[in-house]
Amino acid sequence: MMARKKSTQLHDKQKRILEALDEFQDRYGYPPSIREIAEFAQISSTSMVDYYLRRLEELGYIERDGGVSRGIRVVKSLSQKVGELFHIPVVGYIQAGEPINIPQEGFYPFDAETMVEVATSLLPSHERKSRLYALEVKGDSMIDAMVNDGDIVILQPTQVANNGEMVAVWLTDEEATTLKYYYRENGTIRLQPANPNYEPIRKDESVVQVQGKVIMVIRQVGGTGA
Amino acid sequence: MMARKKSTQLHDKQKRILEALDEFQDRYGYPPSIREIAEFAQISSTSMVDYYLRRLEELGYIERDGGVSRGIRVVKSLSQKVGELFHIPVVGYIQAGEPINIPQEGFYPFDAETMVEVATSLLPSHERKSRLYALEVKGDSMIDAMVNDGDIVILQPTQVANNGEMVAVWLTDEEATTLKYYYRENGTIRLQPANPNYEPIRKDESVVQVQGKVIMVIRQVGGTGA
DNA sequence: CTTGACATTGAACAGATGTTCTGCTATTAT
DNA sequence: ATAATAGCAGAACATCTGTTCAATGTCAAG
Repeated sequence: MMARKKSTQLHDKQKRILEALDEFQDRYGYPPSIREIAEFAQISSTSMVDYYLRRLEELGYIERDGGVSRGIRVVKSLSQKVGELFHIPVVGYIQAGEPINIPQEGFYPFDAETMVEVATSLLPSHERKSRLYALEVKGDSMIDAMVNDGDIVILQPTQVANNGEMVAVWLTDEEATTLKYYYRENGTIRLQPANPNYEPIRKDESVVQVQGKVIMVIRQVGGTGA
Repeated sequence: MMARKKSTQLHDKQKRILEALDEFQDRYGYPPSIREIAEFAQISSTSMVDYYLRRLEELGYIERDGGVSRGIRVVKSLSQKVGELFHIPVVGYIQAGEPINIPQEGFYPFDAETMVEVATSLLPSHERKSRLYALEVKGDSMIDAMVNDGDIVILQPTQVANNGEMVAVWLTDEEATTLKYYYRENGTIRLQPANPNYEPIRKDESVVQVQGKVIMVIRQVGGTGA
């Protein structure tokens, strides 16, 4: 029993209203009034705006506080507002001669100074980000992984790695931590440096302990170097 | 000829109003009305709120749009909001054999896909961030700068560099782009690779064109490598 | 004490604003 | 064709809301 297609001008006007809400809020710092929406979205009567606002509220795009001027919140923004930040604790250092030391799994000091803020848009969306942690690289030992002194490495804790993933491993025979690409090849593990000028090393799987998967490397260039 | 200390209840009320503005905006998604501020900040008359709002506007804490309901913007927030993001356009690629090509200075396509989001806390605060741009590294040619294929390099455009800064330079004699630490040494330029296993190169300053200063390098490790 | 600037109150007014109602038009199912 | 429903316009109304004003209180300096 529907009359007109629900997607001719309707969708268009809804979209225009949502854009108006976004843009007005952005420009003035507060939501528009009904009449201002009408002007922005080129809708000629206030009742029409109200009409579509009700619809948008039903669809879950916005929330309204009845009777309150400019009482509109955009819940589901049209322009997917890129801008989520994620705080990752820098829990320590990573260097060749020492195993990775993750203090107090899941409970870190919440200082701003020991946090790295990373935009969620740069993180793999499918991962559960809650347990990520970061390490600061100390020394030149990770140089064959193209990772330098002072770089920040963001890791996802895991004991198992898939082929082709960059992992932080602890080699029990050498008592050393290193960053390498991981390849399991019939019984042995091939650890491939990121820098193609370096040769891969092969280890028996019994001496390779995967500490975590490298998600990202951040290098802040201060101005001192070499 | 001043009467009362300007910092007894005044400061307190101003602070309460600013807090009310912040909290209300946070809770409802739009600024409070005068009367709602009065309630939040425990001020008993609307004229008092207006009185202090004028003062706060003079002091540059807020901006008001006269005659507009809820027409208040908080400019200088009391609680410094940690979590600012900065959008940097990825304007192209950087590779050995081609000069850096910055299209349309200051006017980039505003696609979300060609943007890198970086937390302002990771950027040097003193820089004017407005003109930063990012390039994606193509090929292995930057490997002696510890920069790999696929890495994102964030640059600040400049023609002059200081000693010790990592810069992107165009070498006119070789027709090549490269990333190196920059040192001016009595007439010649020493370009020092970030990787200490590589040797520095020396060039006459006439063939070295500084394209930009490297601010940050971001490597997103997808899972494929080597 | 007097003065003057700041602080405060309460009320009133004008305009902004959300809401509703009536009526009209266009489109589509039957 | 005809009815039903969605889309639309304009006006009217009640209330929300910013603004102003007159009166009073408070406090410190002269």
